[in-house]
Amino acid sequence: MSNLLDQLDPRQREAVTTTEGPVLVLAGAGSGKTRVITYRIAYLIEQGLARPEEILAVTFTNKAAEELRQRVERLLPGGLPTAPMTSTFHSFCARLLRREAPTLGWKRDFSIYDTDDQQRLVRSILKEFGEDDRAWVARGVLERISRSKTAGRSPDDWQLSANPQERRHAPVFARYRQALRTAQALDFDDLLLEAARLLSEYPEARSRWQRRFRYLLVDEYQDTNRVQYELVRRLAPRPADDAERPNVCVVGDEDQSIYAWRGADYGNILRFEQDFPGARLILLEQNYRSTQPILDAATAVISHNSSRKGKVLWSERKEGTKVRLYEAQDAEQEAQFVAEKIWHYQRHNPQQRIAVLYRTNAQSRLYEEVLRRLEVAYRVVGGFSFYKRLEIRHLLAYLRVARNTSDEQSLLLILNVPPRGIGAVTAQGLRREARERAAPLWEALDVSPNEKLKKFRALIVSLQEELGRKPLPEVLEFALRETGYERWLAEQNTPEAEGRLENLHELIAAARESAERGETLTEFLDRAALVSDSDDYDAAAPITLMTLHSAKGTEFDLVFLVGMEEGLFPHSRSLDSEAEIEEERRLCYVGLTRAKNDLYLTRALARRSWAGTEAETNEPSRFLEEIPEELLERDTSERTVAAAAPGEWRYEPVESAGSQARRSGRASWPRRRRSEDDLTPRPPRRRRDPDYPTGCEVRHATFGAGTVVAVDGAGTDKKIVVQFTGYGRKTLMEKYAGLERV
DNA sequence: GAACGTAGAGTTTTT
DNA sequence: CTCTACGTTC
Repeated sequence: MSNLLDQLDPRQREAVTTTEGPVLVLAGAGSGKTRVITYRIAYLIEQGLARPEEILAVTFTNKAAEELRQRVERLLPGGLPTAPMTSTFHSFCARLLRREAPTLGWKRDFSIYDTDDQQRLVRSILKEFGEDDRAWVARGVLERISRSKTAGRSPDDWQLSANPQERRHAPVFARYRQALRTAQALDFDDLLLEAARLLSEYPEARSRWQRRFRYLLVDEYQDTNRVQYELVRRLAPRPADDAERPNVCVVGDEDQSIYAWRGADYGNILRFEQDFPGARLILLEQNYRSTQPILDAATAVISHNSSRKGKVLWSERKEGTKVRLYEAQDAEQEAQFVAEKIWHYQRHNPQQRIAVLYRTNAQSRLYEEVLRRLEVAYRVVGGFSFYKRLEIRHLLAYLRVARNTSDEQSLLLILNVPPRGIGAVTAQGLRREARERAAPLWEALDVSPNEKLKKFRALIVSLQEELGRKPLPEVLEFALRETGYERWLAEQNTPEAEGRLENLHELIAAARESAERGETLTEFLDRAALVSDSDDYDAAAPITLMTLHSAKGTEFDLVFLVGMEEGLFPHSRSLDSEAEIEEERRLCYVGLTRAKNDLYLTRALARRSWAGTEAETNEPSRFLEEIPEELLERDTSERTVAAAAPGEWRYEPVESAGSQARRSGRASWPRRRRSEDDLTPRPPRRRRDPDYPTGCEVRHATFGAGTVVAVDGAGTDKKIVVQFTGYGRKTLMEKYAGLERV
């Protein structure tokens, strides 16, 4: 071990060996943060300061947690006698609550509701209250609920709120909380909140958990929210001889804080030294990942942000190619360019790991199409995860109901899947019955004279019995068979149904692995509920497609950062405030600093939002303009593209970067001169908004002439209500309607 | 009640 | 374009 310490630079070594008291490690991108965390844990064990299970390390994803454990194990000559507790905040809280639930008044078998469950629930509540129950309304309500919960605000606060939306939806919020209680279900926020409540309201539980750990480590501390901060405070292990200086080490980088939108507060990291007096501050500023040109570009961009502690990263890798820029006519050409580059790079050096990073998941499709055409194998991270597939949710819902019969969302999800003659009318009747008896749905099932409902209940009971006597994979097979799901899919005889069946068998295989690791049903279901999109990142995959958010914590030899356009990145929904733009900028910084050797930035002049509508002339992302010209080099391959006949052009790689530089000169778009301190957000360019005052006459391509009745919203979301002659009243999105004033 | 059709509406990031 | 909601038919 001591010779392993030699592999660390002085700062890193300090971060590893400063074991006692609070430590704040501000770790710049690529500065060996993961290394510090793994070595620190190994060091604590090796020095006999703690047994592995006395160390709690909180990471951002389950994958990172698992990897951390493995890396520590590899560092120690004899391996690990026991496992350190490495997990995400959410998984840790779930585990804690499985033990402590009764203390807090929950069943030990509580369900965990993910975003999808929450959304279904909120929509049904909105419907019940006769409110607009469209998906995006529900999403908005949930966002506010989540923020309110972490901020400690209640439905009563909503009632008195200045925000009319909150006042209107206060009963929805109240009903939502009540519904979770009856269902014995906790959402993601509740996992954190209830764990925090346990640690604050039950001193004996707190000291039990505090004594359990001797050292606490938190990675990505800049992305913790208020409740997670509370948890850190409450869990921080306090040594008997120095209770004022708990052994808590947090690691993070304020420049990589990208989750403020979901309640994270990077003020947590900026305030750490006040929150934990006597904290040791360690700065890791040497970057071991990227070449200096890449680092310079990233530094140039991030320096436009105001609220930072201001680390200055440097690299010993002075040599390196400039950051390349490619401007395509449209999004298809952009994707084609990237795909062909990848093809060439990969042929030249198959060992290279390459990433395509984008702002929104929807962007992945084009890249997938082109890469598939070129027969390049790639991996997409996130997007639509395995556990979000409907068939998977269905089968898991059977298990969830069997384990927790109060779980009404899961029960309603499978009540008539596969179809067993329990339609909307019957389901509605069941719910009314339950409400009138003030009984849970499960009990209403029992007393119902409806044979179909009774049969359904018996099916669940038989599942419960199976769970009592058979291993998990066999129970899943039983469920798949006895519910009729398997037959139902088989009878459909379509490729889709076949795929679904395959997925279900994959789930059973996962259950088998889980069982082999000795996990219980609950552990299996919890993991299914808490997997994150980033969890399917595979560091060994040669080519990866993912969002910038998922890319945090990764690195690649070659990175393509695509869609560098105003309105897409920074995203149009993030232009309202300087704070949002700064977060987009940090996201850009994260993207740039993923690259080790080569970095391409691309943008498209035209991009369709969805088929059929005309494309816009996109302005380059402001982040491109923030990179000094001398660091950029324009890729000229599009000349080849432009010269070839449309539809049959081929991209010819340019041999040397030097020749490119000579030919390309400076970037081509007109650079608007802006002074350094001019931070006013520039809106993305848009067609000039014509005004549609109520009463004015308009013309629509399909509906013909009409009169404007009302206008709702503003900007890109502006909706216009028009009374058409012959077609009645229609609500149209202004940006797509193509209305004409007459 | 279920299967199938058509019309209408709408894309940020995710533990 | 693609997903959902709702109407029509059996």
